Amino acid sequence: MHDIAAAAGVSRGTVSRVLNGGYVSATARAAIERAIREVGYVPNTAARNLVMQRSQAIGFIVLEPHSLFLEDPNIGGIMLGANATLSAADYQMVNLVVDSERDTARITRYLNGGFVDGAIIVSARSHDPIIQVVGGLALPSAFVGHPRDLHPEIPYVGIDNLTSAEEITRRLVATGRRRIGMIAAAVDRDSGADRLTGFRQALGPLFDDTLIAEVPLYDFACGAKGMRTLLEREPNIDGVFAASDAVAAGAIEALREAGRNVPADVGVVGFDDSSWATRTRPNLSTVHQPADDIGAQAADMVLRQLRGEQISQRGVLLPSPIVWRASA
Amino acid sequence: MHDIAAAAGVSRGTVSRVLNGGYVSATARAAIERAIREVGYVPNTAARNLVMQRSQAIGFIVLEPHSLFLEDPNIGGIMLGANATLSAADYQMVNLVVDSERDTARITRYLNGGFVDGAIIVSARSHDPIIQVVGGLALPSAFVGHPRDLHPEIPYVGIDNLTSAEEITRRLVATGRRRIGMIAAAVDRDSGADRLTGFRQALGPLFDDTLIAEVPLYDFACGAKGMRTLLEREPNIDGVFAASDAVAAGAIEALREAGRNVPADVGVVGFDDSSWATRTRPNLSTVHQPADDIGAQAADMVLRQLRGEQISQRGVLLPSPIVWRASA
DNA sequence: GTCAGATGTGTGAACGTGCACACACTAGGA
DNA sequence: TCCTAGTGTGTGCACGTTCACACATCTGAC
Repeated sequence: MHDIAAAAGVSRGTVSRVLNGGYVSATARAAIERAIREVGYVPNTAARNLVMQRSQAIGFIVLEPHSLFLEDPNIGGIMLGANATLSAADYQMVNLVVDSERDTARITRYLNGGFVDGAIIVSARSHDPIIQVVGGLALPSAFVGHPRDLHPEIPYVGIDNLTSAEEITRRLVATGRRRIGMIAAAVDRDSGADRLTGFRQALGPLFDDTLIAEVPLYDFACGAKGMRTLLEREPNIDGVFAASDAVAAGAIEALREAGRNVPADVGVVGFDDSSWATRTRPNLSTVHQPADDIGAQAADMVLRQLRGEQISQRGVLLPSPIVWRASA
Repeated sequence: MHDIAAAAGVSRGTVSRVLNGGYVSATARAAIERAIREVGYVPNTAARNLVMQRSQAIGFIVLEPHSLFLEDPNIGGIMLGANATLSAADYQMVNLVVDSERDTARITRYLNGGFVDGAIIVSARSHDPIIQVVGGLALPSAFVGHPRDLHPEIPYVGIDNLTSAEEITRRLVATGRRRIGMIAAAVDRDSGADRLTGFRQALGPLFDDTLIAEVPLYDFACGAKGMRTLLEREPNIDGVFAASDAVAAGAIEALREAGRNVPADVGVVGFDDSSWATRTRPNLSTVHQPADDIGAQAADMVLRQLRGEQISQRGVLLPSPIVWRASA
């Protein structure tokens, strides 16, 4: 900066003003801009961050096992959406996958160190220690999904899992199925719990507790395992609501192995409308989740807090329409 | 830092020395460490980076469409492996997905701005403009994969795609297949081209040019499309080498639709040994690619250059053994 | 008793920026 | 002529570190 001030025949202060706004004469501005182009000057981030007391980075914290991070196209979509919004605002996204205890310690240190100006938190559960750290630091942040029972001052963006689960279940019932089960994944998270509640409410008197197979993760292997459990408990099962598309894909595989035809013998519906949905045969009927938008809006919420805006609403629920294909 | 120097009754210089090494008496060290704990001091990265003239960040540059980044578990595995090594060395990994022209411009600016001290470059092709930028900047970096015709001074880490493709093709031939085709993906990249060459060499006189279906991407949809093309051209096809596991999964789906049994009618082999391999029925025979290790070693190469070490070897090829399951 | 070397410690400058303040010039009104 | 408000510019300090250098103390050998 000193160099280009000299080249343009002005002082550092004037250069700083053309960069950040303020009174500058047209001639001085022109000379400085020319010098910047000629020298190929780029401002030094470290120096700027130092004096501005910020890092110009936002943490993207995923509270999931590494394996799921790889397997779930939904998380990837949210990440890409958030990244696009953030980089347009000249913020850098920093990925933080929290799996083990060691990760927790490292990330806590990272968060405390002022390495990020804000955070987007995916897949939070009430008891996660990271949540306490973020809350305690009063770091501008946003949840993806909405854990109801903690930190009401942190806004969320997500979809209405409960209502969408109700809707698709009703739609499944409308195809004439009567023995309908659910492979419920991740019920320790709000999304998983809501999908289960929606299913139960939509079924009403048709609901049967023995037709719920609980599995830990939203993945293919859990889906296959859950389906086998269900078939064992009730060979006459004719409908299945899988808690995610990956789970549904696993379920379809298990059904095929058991010699059942989808959708003739058993109707299957999923959730997410991820790339899994068009990968299975038949293609999945599912609930569309606008992953890209969710990521973008979460990023936007953090950016607005950073700009000092007051976030009035507690959270945003994006529309999640049903996409009906051939699996039910 | 000034605060804890005061608390411990020493000067800033001494505190810096306990942090970074140097002559410090045992009593001073003890007092300072106690003060650090009590105050909860964390060094300021911006200030440190400013004086050290570095950013303590490494770019992880993926030259692929966003969609593939989501779908390919291999890239995810490499990323996680690199991230683990980098964060152990207190470097932050910064994800940069280059898809559009706009991305290229933004990332070029980013690289020039000194935001990263090094780069790991995945899926490079000769003509990528990003490669020119990295080469011109003499940024410590490493390729994942080995584009032969450019920047010999940048080391690479990968596997021997050619030899592994030869081996698994020979193994497929040994099961008695005679009309063997290949779904060749991404032949504009070194990995894709090498797998095709290996296939051709292993087949020798059995090789038939009409049994090659070229598809653009290593993904499920391309696999299904390629298999349909192959079946159309040669209904009596009895063996298929798919360029990746995702491609193989798509191929198996297309074969099932066409009423062919795997492996009875058609033997299928893949490449990667990603989570796709145990997701198909039957499970895939494939080439194991140590994604985690590849990422870790690439990160290590960059780290070593940063430490000023001379990288003697031009590149590293990791072992990629065949994993034989049920699909052929 | 002096000197050299090893072992510690304090101080000032520098890294590259933003910001507050002081200052200079101009135009217009009293 | 003087004052004021608006417009433009230069200067010094601060941000929180690292590093080189100067300095202090101690030990042992001559």
